[in-house]
Amino acid sequence: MQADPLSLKFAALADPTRRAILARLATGETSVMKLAEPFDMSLPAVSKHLKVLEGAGLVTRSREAQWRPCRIEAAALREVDDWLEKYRRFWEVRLDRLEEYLDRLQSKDKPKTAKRKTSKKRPPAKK
Amino acid sequence: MQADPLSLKFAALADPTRRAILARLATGETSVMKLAEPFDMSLPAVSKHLKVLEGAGLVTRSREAQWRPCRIEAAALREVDDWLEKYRRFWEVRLDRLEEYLDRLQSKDKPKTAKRKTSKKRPPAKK
DNA sequence: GTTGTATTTAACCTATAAGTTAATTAACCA
DNA sequence: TGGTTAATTAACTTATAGGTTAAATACAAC
Repeated sequence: MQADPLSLKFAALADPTRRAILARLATGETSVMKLAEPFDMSLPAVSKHLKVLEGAGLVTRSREAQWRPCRIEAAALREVDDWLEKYRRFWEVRLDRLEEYLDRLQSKDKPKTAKRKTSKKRPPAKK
Repeated sequence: MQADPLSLKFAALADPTRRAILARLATGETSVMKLAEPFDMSLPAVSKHLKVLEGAGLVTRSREAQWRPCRIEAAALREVDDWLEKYRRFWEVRLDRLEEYLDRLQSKDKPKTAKRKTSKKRPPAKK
């Protein structure tokens, strides 16, 4: 595996089991056993996945008796988001054009379509 | 490698050479030779990287005489962005809190200390 | 100290990622 | 036709990802 942090993150995210673990952790801290439960694989396998996530900075672990509760470090995903930022224009521009197009349609067409879905484009960084 | 499209994308992005190729392609279509130029690796190696990117839907190729110009398909990154969306609140919320905290510091503290390093650990024991 | 529970480490297997060099395909050029 | 350029395919090597089972560690409870 590559040494650079961004590659480590992308690689960690390239496995569906690990993404499922993150999704689970997004709902709160939990133990390795609990995390492993939904998967059809051994405990050591899950332990390894956690180690990969930890190595990428996406998960941290604490101690509590014989448990090692895992916590998501989702803020580490910001680096991924920042990388994406450079490419976002490629699809957002297109989306804007689509919106313009839809707006045009709407203004000269039947008002019936008034409830169209709004774009998910992110709001500008706050403040 | 996994079969699911999202895993394919993350895996494709987990390599610095491939990210560099994408960065290059973001400036415009170009040939395999031109793409390979900056790298200290054989042409077949670059060709393989392109195949991985193509398999992930991030690059497409056309034909033009003996060249096969590569084009970025950055819109495919939208799937990655959508996945990130579910976790964005984790760091955006924290950022908001940090901002609040800094605002509080600034309004009730001497402005002189404005530049001191702030601990991200936890907000102010109320004093 | 012994037993039970949670988790990791060790040793191993198999598949595949990432690179190499050499051969092949495909198109252009003279 | 044969030569040159661009790119891919083939065959191979090496390292590592991702899984296994069995043994070891860490702590709790008795």
